[in-house]
Amino acid sequence: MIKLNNKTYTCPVDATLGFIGGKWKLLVLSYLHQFTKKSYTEIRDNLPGVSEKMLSQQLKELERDNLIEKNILTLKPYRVEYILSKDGESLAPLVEFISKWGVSYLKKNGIDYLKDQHLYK
Amino acid sequence: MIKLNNKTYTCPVDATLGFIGGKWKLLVLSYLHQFTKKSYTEIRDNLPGVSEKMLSQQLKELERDNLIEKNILTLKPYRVEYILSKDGESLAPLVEFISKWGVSYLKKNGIDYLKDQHLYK
DNA sequence: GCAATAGCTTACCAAAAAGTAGGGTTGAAA
DNA sequence: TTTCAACCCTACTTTTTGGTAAGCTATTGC
Repeated sequence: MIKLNNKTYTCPVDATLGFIGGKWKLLVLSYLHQFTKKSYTEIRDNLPGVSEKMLSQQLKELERDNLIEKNILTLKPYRVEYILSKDGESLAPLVEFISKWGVSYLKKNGIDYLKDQHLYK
Repeated sequence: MIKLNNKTYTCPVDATLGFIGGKWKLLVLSYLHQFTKKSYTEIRDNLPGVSEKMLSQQLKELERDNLIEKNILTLKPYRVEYILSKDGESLAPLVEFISKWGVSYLKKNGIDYLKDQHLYK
């Protein structure tokens, strides 16, 4: 068993899953991968069904694990932006693969996501 | 929202996660990716901490989703082998990426998995 | 002045995922 | 003939995860 930060993993795959598992994490990473920098509200509105609680939780964990960074733009009206960190960017091939694999899988099942994307909003 | 098999997904990434999410699935796929064909017991013994319940559940789902195949070798003494299906094999780049990313991440944290692999059994 | 928007947090509750413990068949080995 | 190993399944409980709803600060727009 591999021990890291009070958690145990059976192998490197298991360890990686510890960071990118979680219902919304890859979706957030994917979104930031596409659009570079986004505010809290933009991320929220792009993830249909996410609750405020879940979102801020996941954002915090992603930040803690150094996959994203949070820039505080202004304090007086409190405004922020989230961007991928270097480690987060290193996951780009993963995010892209998962997305493409999904598109391909959906296509096999009669759903042309790229073409009909506007329908799935 | 994308609808498929009575489940809804927000995007292709979400859909993919529906198949490879779950605590043990990528670990099973990773193991089969490394060793091509394996029996139930071999898989079980390679996943420290997995319960029989979890294992058979995940194997069933992977089979249902056409990511692995189960060959019944003999019936009288009931013996089987599990192998990756074509769709399962198409996930190879994913599995490898996740593994390498994990190794690299661990290394940054002072754990040389490849070198010390024998210690983590 | 009052509502609305951004950006959260917290308490509480429900649902889903995972763990525990046991059972059960078949057949080969001791 | 007792035991062991492969290959599971099922009922029950616990843990984890996720959802709901409310609240809080601060600023901008009407």
